[in-house]
Amino acid sequence: MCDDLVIIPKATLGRLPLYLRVLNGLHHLNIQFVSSEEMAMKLGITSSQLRKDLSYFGGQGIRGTGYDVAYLLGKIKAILGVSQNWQMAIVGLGKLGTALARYPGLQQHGINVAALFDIDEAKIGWKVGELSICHLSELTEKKKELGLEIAALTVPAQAAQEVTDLIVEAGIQGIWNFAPVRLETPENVIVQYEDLVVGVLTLSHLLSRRLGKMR
Amino acid sequence: MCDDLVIIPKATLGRLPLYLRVLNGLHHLNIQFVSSEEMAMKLGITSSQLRKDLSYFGGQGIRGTGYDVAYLLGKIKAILGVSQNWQMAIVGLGKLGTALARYPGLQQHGINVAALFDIDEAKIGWKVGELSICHLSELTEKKKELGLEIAALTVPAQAAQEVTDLIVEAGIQGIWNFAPVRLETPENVIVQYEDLVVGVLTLSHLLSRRLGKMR
DNA sequence: TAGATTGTTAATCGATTAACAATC
DNA sequence: TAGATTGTTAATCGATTAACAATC
Repeated sequence: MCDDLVIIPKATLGRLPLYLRVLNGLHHLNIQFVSSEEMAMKLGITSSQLRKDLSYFGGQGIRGTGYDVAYLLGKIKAILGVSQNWQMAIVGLGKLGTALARYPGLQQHGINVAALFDIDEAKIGWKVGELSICHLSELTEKKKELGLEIAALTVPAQAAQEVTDLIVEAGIQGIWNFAPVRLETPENVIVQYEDLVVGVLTLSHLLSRRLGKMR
Repeated sequence: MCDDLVIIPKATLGRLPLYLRVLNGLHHLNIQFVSSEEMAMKLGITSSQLRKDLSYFGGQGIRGTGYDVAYLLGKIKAILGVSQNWQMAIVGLGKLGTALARYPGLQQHGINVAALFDIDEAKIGWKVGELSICHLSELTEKKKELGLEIAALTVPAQAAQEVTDLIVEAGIQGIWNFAPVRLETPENVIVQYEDLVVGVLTLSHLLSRRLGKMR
């Protein structure tokens, strides 16, 4: 409960999910030890950086041998909160919300899609996988019932702030926001922005450099 | 064709899409000038950072007045390659691929979804919006026909490398990869990784700190 | 002119990397 | 012991910020 409170640089934190993935892969192959060099190669980073990152939370490598895959995996899972189970609501069951509801990566990382909400009367009661879509007005009630702690926000941009207010009111403290707008929230609420356009615009920038402006 | 070749720091580049969004908003409201202070507030950054960022490509602000919204918009669009039109293929028409095909943000930023591919025979010929799903074997042909330059890769992780090889072979140089694996590609191919799990794990980390490990 | 706001400097902060002593 | 690989240091690099002269 304590060593988790060491301050880990943001840049390092951003890489931990990638480390987690590689370690998971190695673990499934029943590999016990991995050197920083090997792992860094798979990740396309330097081994120096990897060792430095791991040093922030006591990677516990063995000189001459490498790191214990299972141990490191557990450590990183703990830091990322993956070892806990989080109950997540999806708010807005358009194409994106539906895709998210079925995304297997979530369950694999301890995120349990536990409830679905929309305001479109036509959608209420429909099933996505095992779950029925509820009306957004039931959010507070379901929050208490299911212990919802994360809400994925997949509504149109115009509705995002209004829906956010309801999510906050229901007492949910983590919002995973897919709407391309900045949300106003109280300090105690954490918003993670997920903006697909940023990725593709970065790509288009790099391409336009590479290919030249005239084509 | 030249001033685009100024070197813009990566960190700055990553913020340009956000600037673009805010400027678009202002432009739609018919606002002509905006100060760095105002804009920075909307973005949740410092005005210093914004001015510094804009200075890399000659923001051309007017002292005492601010920046010309329309001018700045055009400038940033040019840098991001948004002012061109890109033809994009979506490879893998699962839930995520389908959601992407219908995502309005793409068209709005100069990315035109021009072709859909899958290998599942059952899906071939189905329509998503205006477009029919083609078999992946037609990729090279369609690439030439439509001038495809970007491929969004939304296939399962196990298939990702194999499909990537086909994309590269077809001569497509930009890959927007949603599969949670590192892709091996020749140097002339640009891969942009889009990993949803990173976002939600960051959130779960922050939450587990906030809420404490025991609940 | 007076007020406002830019563009830029210089200081600070944070992240990356190479290198190597420590040690399994 | 010899070989391998870590953990950490110190140098370097890049990003952010405050401050203010320049100027509209």
